[in-house]
Amino acid sequence: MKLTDAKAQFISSWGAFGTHWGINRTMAQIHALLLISPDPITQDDIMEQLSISRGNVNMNTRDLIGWGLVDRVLIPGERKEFFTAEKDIWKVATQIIKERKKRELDPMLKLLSQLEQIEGDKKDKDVKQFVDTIAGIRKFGGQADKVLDVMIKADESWFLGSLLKFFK
Amino acid sequence: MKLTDAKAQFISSWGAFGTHWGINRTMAQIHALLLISPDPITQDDIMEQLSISRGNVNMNTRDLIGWGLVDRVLIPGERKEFFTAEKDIWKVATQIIKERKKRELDPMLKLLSQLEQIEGDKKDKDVKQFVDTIAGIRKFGGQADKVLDVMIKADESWFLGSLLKFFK
DNA sequence: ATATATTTTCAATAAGTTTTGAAAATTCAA
DNA sequence: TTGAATTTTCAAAACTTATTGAAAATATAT
Repeated sequence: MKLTDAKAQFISSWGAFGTHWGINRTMAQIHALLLISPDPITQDDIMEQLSISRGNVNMNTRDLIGWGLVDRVLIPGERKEFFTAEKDIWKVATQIIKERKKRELDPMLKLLSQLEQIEGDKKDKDVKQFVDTIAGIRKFGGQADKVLDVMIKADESWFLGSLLKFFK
Repeated sequence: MKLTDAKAQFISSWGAFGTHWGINRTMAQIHALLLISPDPITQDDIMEQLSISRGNVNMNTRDLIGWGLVDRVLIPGERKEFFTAEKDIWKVATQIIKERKKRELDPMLKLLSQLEQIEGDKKDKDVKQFVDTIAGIRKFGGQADKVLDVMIKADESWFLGSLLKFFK
């Protein structure tokens, strides 16, 4: 397979993959393109390579910057802005985990602890099932939260190394 | 807070939460409703409680069954079919992980190993960055794959117990 | 200051996804 | 069988989300 084809396939698959993970197709495609670009590239490069409009590139690069996955780079002597992506996949993964935890898991856990404080007779079948379900999810979520925190703070070699040794 | 309000809020939030995780809103809402229902319920119950059409319930319960999260239950003497959800959150989580691994991670890893076999001069900057990126993702994905496999096979108390002790 | 290059915004539109509802298919009892 | 109850299907409609493109804003060089 030639580089050009391989690139196209990677970008397309990474885009499809992203949609399963709460990231939109184009945003994931731009991220893919930046991941395989050795040097920073411009809005126009992205527009051209992915055949998308300027506005689209602008909005999605901004989101990627918000996720902490992409940086704006100023190149001396160049008028245009350049973009570059973090290439270390461990850092990419921990960054995504950190953001999603903040945006999704933490608010959900907060809500669950409120819902557990329901009034009503614990002997009632419906009340009991509700409280038990909420408590179960909250307990599980709380534990996941702790593990993810360790992971976010950890260094890749330490984390995966220990984990794999542990599970062998 | 009253049970009725708490239920409504849980269903609505679980639905919104689901959309971030590749599961559609209604499917997640039906799942939430089943999680807090102590006994199996019918299509009509779901239609009524969530104010959605019969076709919608039918399609989404089918999907939930496909994910292994919901079962059809036959109640002797009843003509209608009943539905019930797995209540143990650890089992729910491992089942989701198992399915998503099969549907998303495994195909992605397969593709990546193909893309690594690219023709071209390794000294070329573009080729090098491409190969390095793919290799990095593949390595990371492969390790995640192993950890998830252990998790899927493990028992909750063993898994989380060990993990938390380990990370303390 | 002015002209030019570049980026940002956002209303309109396009594309994609979910939902409905009624017709077709299936199941089951008599 | 027949017919009533129930489930399934799927084209059309409703809704949601993503994309465009041109105008406005901003930045930079002369």
